[in-house]
Amino acid sequence: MSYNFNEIEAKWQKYWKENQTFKAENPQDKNTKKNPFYVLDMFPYPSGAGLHVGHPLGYIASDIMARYKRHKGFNVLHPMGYDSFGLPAEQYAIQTGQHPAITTETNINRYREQLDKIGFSFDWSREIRTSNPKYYRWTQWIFMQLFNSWYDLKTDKARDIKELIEVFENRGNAEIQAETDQEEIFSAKEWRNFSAEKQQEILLKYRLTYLAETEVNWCPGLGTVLANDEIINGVSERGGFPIERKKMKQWSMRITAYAERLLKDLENIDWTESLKETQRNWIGKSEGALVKFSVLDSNENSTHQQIEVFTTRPDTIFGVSFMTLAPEHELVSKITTSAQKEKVESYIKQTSKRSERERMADTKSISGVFTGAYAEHPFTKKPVPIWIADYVLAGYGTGAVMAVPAGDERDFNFAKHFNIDIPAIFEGIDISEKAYTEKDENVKFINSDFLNGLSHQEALTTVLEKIQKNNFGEAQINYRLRDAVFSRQRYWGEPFPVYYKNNLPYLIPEESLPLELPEVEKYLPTQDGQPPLGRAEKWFWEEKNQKVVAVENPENLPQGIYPLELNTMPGWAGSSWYFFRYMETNQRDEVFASEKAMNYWKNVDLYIGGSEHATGHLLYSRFWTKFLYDRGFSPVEEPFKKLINQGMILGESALIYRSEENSNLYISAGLVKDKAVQPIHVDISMVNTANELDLEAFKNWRPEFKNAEFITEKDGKFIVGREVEKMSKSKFNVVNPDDICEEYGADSLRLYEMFLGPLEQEKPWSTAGLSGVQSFLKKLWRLYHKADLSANTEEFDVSEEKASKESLKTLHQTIEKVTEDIENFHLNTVVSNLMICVNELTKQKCNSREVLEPLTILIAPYAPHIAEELWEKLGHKESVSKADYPLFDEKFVKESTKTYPIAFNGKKRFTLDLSLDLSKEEIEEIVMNHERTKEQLQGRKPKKVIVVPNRIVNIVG
RNA sequence: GCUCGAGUGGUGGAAUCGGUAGACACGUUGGACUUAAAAUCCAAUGGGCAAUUUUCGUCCGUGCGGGUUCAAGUCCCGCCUCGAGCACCA
Repeated sequence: MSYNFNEIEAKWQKYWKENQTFKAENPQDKNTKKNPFYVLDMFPYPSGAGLHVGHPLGYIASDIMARYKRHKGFNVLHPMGYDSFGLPAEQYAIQTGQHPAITTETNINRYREQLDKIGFSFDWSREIRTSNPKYYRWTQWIFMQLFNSWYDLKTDKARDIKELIEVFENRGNAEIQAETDQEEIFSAKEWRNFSAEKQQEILLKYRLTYLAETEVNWCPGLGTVLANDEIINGVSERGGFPIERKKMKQWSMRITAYAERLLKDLENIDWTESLKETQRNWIGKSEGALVKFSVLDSNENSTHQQIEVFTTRPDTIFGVSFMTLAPEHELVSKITTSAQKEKVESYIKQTSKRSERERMADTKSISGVFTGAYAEHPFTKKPVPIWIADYVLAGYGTGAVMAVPAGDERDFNFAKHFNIDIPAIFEGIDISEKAYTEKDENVKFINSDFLNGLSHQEALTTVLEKIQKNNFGEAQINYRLRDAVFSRQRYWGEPFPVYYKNNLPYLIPEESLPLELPEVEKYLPTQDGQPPLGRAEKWFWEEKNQKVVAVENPENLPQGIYPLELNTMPGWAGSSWYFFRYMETNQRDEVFASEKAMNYWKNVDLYIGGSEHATGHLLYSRFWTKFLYDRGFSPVEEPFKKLINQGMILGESALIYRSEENSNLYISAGLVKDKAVQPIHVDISMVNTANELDLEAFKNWRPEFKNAEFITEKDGKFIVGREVEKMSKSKFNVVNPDDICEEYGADSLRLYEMFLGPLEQEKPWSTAGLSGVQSFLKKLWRLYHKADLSANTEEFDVSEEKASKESLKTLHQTIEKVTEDIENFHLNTVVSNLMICVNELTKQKCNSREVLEPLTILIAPYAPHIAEELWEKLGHKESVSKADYPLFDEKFVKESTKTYPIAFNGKKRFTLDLSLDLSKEEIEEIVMNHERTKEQLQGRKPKKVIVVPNRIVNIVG
């Protein structure tokens, strides 16, 4: 019997399933003494296309870590689930009328089948699906907690809203420092006299999730609102539809309250620098000052308005020669003089028509209008003209800037364009051509009153002091991060546990969770533009009996029955906390994850997934975890201790070249040269590893190729061109893991995907390279078997005799290297070292159990099926995954010799074989007494001798 | 424009503490076995020169130009190219 991977893999996948081999132990059930290790993959959205070979890359890496840690004696939590709410299932439902739940179920089953074939060690007893009511009841529950919380800036954490109400009742809101939109101050007495509705309105401004009329990114193509991270270059990430700004009443998450903590805590987690940088950019902290400018009252307007500006360079305040407001700024209409009114209004109209995208694309042209109004410079008291211009964004800072043409490029260009003053404020800097934006400490200020002669840092401190002392403003920190819009006009998402009474939102009671998605007859928005849930008949709340009821005529609601929220939650709701749910083994309804389990598992030790979630899922998860921590529901403040982004596996497309002169003529790649041709993608399954196209298969592929003619190479072969690009159906370059498992085996696939290169890196898939890892597995198999040539079979043949010292050395060196590489996450070099080991043992004709048993364990994380089979043949009753990882034996490794290069002044002259056992001094002695050394030195004395252990002896003379 | 990565044979990539490049694999070439093929095994494989009087010859080589060091793919300075993130953010 030779290495029959198909049979072996099916056998062990069945065994693992039946024996629940990879079930994690629970702290509450067993009081396990093992240390916990939590390895997690980003759970997939089960799309209809199924998996291609790129998808399992991260799963293979995490599976290797999970299996390795099990050998190391850890209690490993390695779960898997599905992020099963989402747009594609809904769009399919709109087209076909099929319920998204059915599509989702089908896709999940397909995914599971594909995943099983690769032999992952997931604990499937903990599987979760975000679209399952048993799961999303807790997503709704977390929403409720957010609704019932406010952010206290004094203690810098989220607190129960009840505590806020208590303060309001006793002392009003004057002393409260909170993240809020509430500006007016009220006393305790006033609060108590407010109507219940008014109180609710005020509380909504403090809640961590709140309802607000906000300008949102409306995507007409998708019929929904999108969060900032779902927009790339002004179009929707999904589908590439244009985005419009639109005012809508939406749920928002007050993530801005956590901006500073999200930024600061990046220092404490083991993520890649680039990913941290992405999040830092996204949070976009900038330190500066808020400065107030009074608007000078003209005869017609005497309203004593103030304009607040945010600036990072208050030190340049004496260079201000004008101010600019965003066209949307609320003061614009109030301050514009009648003479300028017409111009200003037409400019506002013109800019509002331009879409976000146009505005972004067109950063070159300078436009703006003078309002006719002037503000007073806080220090010089001189009048400063106020302009409006669309280079100032309403959404950032205060939507107004103090323009310093000498120190800011845009202000400079604007001033040049409209012939506004450019006061010089930097000593010795020529500002006739461009602004000076650097912060050189050697450049002193001039024409700046009390800042004259100071450098940037000195001026900054001085001016901030003065601004605060004179009450002109205050130091302020601004973030680019916006509150996250949490409403989607969709069907296939979590319903909000919210109903509306007098247009104010109220939570349904916790006992009524889950609030399940109602049935609708169609998944499209309603005629009057309401979300799909507006079609549901049974979607009203009966307050008295606390239950969902159907209403026939929504126009005329009976007493005590209220409409439920029609929006659903966005895709990131369910994925922002799922890592906690896996900890709760029995998926009980009473708790989202038990305290004991959470305290035991803590946070995810290793999280693997794509970097495309950097500003979405990975930020929101951190936000929710911090919130849950604040409210005492989570023992940890960060969800993912270590995070690794796996790179994409690219496909290798095949291209054939069609002659432009004769559209039925195809030219082999080697003969194209400078002929006029058009490249066409062809299915890679018709091309062999030598890039040769199967002409018959091609002719039968599509009717239009039926009578194709070919110009072939001299040997009659037709060669295709190759290009490396993303795997996609339209490029016919998708490689299916099922096919690879069938042809080469799952173990080969696993080894190969790791061997391909560093996990984090983008790399092209090449099926040709698989033969290398497959022949490694065959060699491994042969190490344990004796071939019977006459019968053409192989017989298990492992000797009970002691292994040779040489073989033990090979083994222990390999253990050392492999262990170190796995610990440092160099999963690709592990494969190389295993290959070297097997090659050497083959040469040494080693078949001793003493060596082969530990070797089997070493290989098990990478190639679990063959390892199980060999482990069983070695006479073990239990799975190899229960075996202890072998320890490396220093003794054997030390005894081995090493070739030392002997160098003179850094130049290699000869080499010596020396034992690793020797000390530095001993090596030095041997080398100095060696003939060749004396020959080189010719009687001279060397200055020094450098012995680098295990590496080199360098004689400096 | 700012920020963060990366650049090594024909190819994927090793070298992760500065230690004397190219591990491992693919591909290619040659050989063994075979009637043949597949499979398997062995050998060669960065470039040049020298040479087959012998294997431990020699020079050049890690994007480019400098520097530090006995020693640089690795550290420092200045560029070039590619990728990613942010981007009219005041």
